[in-house]
Amino acid sequence: MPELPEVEVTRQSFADRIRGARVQAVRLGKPLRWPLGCAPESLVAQVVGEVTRRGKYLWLALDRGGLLMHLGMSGSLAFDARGAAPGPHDHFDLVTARGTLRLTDPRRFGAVVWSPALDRGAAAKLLAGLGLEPFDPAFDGAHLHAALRGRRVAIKQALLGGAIVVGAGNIYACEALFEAGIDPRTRGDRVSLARCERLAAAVRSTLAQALELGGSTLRNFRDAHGMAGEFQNQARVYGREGLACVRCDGTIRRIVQGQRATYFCPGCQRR
DNA sequence: AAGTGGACCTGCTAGC
DNA sequence: TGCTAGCAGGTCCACT
Repeated sequence: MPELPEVEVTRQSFADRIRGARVQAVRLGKPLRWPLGCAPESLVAQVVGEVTRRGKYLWLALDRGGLLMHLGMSGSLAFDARGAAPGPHDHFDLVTARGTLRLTDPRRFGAVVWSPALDRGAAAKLLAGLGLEPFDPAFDGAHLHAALRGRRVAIKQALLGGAIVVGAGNIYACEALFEAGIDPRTRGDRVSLARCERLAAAVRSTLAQALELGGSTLRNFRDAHGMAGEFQNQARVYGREGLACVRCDGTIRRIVQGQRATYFCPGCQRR
């Protein structure tokens, strides 16, 4: 579900409000992707520090370590002053004096994992191998081009993989490739430097625009204030199979790559 | 090493 | 109306 914009919008919606709050209780629902990795009671009395993001992961700093959180495909976080009774899909509550941070995740691909530090233990393991942040100045056409050397996988899958650049999931990878005019089936090592430059710029501009619009709300994404995003109304290829291309009036196609749907315009996206 | 496919889990929708 | 197959924003892991 949530790609970088949704995760970042979520982070921004509660980071300032939760900072400095002391943990009073922890409540667990059904198991998530991984076990918490510590006794829930050990979090009590710790004070929440900064909330930061790396790729699609959020790091909630605490006194003696922190929680690495991921929203998976269907997760969302809410931070409410008064926590309502948990529903069947509410699987993690961090109760503080300022309110309760609650992870709701029907499919339970999400995770909340304790780690002694961002660069140690479970967090280090999960974050190892992540590519550059898309807004890191080091992420440019040259970096992308170099990282694609020897990579025979389709450019769409290379983007989704997250080992080169993080943050673009299925929606934004499709949108960025459309923006850059590149056929998603193109082999990674066949994308020229010039086109890598266009693509790097497209990844950044697509994610930046989604961020401004509060992310995408396909099913039920909400930030921690309960606000929906608007980007889905701006999508030019994602979910538009059979509709006319906004640029060339051709027909948007849907194909499957790596068991994921890819949407593109055969007219304006070239190999 | 890189590429591929399966796995995790639930809810919704299109189609019969 | 009711059932079923297929699909969904992610990413880890085992295997070739």
